[in-house]
Amino acid sequence: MILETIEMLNPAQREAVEQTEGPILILAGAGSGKTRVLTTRIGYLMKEKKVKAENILAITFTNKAANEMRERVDETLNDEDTSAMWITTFHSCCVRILRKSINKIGYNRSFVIYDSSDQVTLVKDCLRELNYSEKAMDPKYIISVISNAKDKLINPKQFREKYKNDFSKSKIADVYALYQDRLKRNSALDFDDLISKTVELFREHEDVLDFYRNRFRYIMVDEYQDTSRAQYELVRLLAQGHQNICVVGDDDQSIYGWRGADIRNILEFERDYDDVHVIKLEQNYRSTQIILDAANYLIKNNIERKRKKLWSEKKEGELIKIQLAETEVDEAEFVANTISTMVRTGERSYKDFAVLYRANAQARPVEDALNRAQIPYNIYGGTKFYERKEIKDMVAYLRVIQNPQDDISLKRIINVPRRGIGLRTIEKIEDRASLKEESLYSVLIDIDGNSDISRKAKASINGFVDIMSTFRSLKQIYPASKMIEKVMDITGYLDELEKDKSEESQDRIENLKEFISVAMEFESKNEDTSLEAFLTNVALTSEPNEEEEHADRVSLMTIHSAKGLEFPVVFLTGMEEKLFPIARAIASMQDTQIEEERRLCYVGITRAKEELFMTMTGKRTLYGRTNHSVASRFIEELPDDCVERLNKVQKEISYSKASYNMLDKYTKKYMNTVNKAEMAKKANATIKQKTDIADLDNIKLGSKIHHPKFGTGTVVAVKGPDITIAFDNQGIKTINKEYTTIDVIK
DNA sequence: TCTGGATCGCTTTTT
DNA sequence: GCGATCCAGA
Repeated sequence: MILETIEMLNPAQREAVEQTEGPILILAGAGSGKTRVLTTRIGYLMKEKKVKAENILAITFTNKAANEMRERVDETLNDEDTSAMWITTFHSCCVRILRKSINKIGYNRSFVIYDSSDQVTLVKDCLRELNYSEKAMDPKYIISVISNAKDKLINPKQFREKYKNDFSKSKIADVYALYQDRLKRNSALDFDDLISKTVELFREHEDVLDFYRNRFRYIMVDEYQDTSRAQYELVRLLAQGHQNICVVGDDDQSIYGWRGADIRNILEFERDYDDVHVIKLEQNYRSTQIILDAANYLIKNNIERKRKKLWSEKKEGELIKIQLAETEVDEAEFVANTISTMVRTGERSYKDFAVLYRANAQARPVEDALNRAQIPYNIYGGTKFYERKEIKDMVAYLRVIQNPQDDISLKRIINVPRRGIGLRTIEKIEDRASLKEESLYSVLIDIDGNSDISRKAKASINGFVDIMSTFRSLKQIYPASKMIEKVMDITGYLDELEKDKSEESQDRIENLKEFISVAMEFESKNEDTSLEAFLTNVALTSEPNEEEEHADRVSLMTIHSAKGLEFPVVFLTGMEEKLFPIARAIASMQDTQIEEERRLCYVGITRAKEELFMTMTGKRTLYGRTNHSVASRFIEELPDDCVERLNKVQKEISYSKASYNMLDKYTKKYMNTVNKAEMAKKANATIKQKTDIADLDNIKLGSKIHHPKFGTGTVVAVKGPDITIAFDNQGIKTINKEYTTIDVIK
């Protein structure tokens, strides 16, 4: 069975499956069948190499990917028990490890997990405690700095040391230290902690690390280009020793740099491990050759990448169609009309189409047009189930029941529904708690001994403590679903919603019912049905169950969320400078940011199997302002023979200058904050990095060359088919000789 | 404690 | 253009 499956693979895929020992880097281009390779590899390990399920660890980024992989592994290994195999996300993997041993680094094993809004609340509390004003220090910014530090495994102490000469960063260091302290006191971890605390645990307790090293003899990491430094280190620690580490990724699809993904992890894998096998999966099973040509041609404009060239056995296919519309309304109408026509003629059904955009704000006019044309659609993004107020309230109750030390959750629900415990009272409780270095809940328990709180407030507090302790004893006998019901009932939360006949309240009741059934489903599917397990599941999930995937509807989503998906027909909308690439990336004047935008465009293009439309407007109203549009540089970067311009899309050649002049006040202001020194450093780093020199044909180091687009320049590095050239006027670029004709100047 | 008007700010998002 | 958030005042 498994050998037959392997027979069907192409040589590169096959090598990736059969090379089971030692470090392997699989560079898997878009649509090259990497999930298939990974699942077959796991099957091969078990069937042919007789590796036990429990010795295999497969890590993904999303629950969706993990579930999908588990399903497909079970399909491949229909008669084997794979339950001991860990196929999980980074975060679940770490939670599992931490729940077992985090007490060794001084945390409570029944910690709760804080999401981003809990982080905001906690940082605001910290700011207040430090007497720093929220105005001067934006909590969201502080969180991003802290999160960044954690991704790089920089703890508060190291952070303070690192920025001791930087005034504003020193202030953030204070917040970071307090924040971390408060998390610990609340028995809480944030998402970043899940990773960094696991690394800390491994570093400080060799016995724990040894245990897992021994257990996970074969490690596979999917979407390796999205790993952060902390995740990288985690994997490195586990793989050290046996070195059976297989990472799969595509540097060209790295689009999460802004949330800590460090592209160096993939670019430097070969340096970090010894005797790395590099396997490139370049055969694409998804798209037509035209689409792949366009994608290849576009992405070669990026300097920092591993060379790959996708090819397909599929025929050439349809040209990429570019449409210029007058406004975003016309653009949306064009999309709707095209879909309508193709469905009417029976060529396509609705589910064959995806409308992709750079920013969620672009969805509105598309929705309107689809509604007018009565086209069914699904829109992805927007408020998540677990972010809804009523759900967060319930979760907060459950958390406090589970872990009374959780001050953040306690404050959320202490007066919800209203029970006469106002801000003043809470402040007094907080003061007392911080004085005694105790949790809020322990102050509440003996509130009677507190002199400066009114009798009325004390009565309310005692009432609250009473119901909470009732819940805590009910927890012993009831599963989570029943607990939610009890909380809704006993606290009067449901009553209050039912009294209010507004549509909003009715929706909330519906959502709470949904939440109960989510809990029931969880209980029927899992062995561990404890409240703690349920809360962990909730924290690590954004949507409870993805249904309706097979409905015949058009999909609307950002390009980011389309990653990993494919559609017969794709519309890439808003192909305009300042929208795509987004204004901030242009304004930053940093190549890395434009390159990430370009990769995003690459991801968008490679979602299409058969037909690709790109649309842009002449003028666009966004965020209440109307601006003239300039064609995206990414349109200009496509090869002419892959493209058909449906109407007169003007060829804007001087896009960079034009768009710079058109930058609005907001962008220019942002631009001023860009650190010039950093840019210079970046330029130097690029030169230094390319020192691997090979003498190839007549182009060598120091050669003067002429490029049709970028003019004259000097070769500063040669690596395989790539040559890096310092152009006289266009800066440094790496170019693949296979794509461009370059003249050598004597 | 609640309210309504002013003000802000605005890319992407999973865990 | 629009929603979230803030803050003054009842």
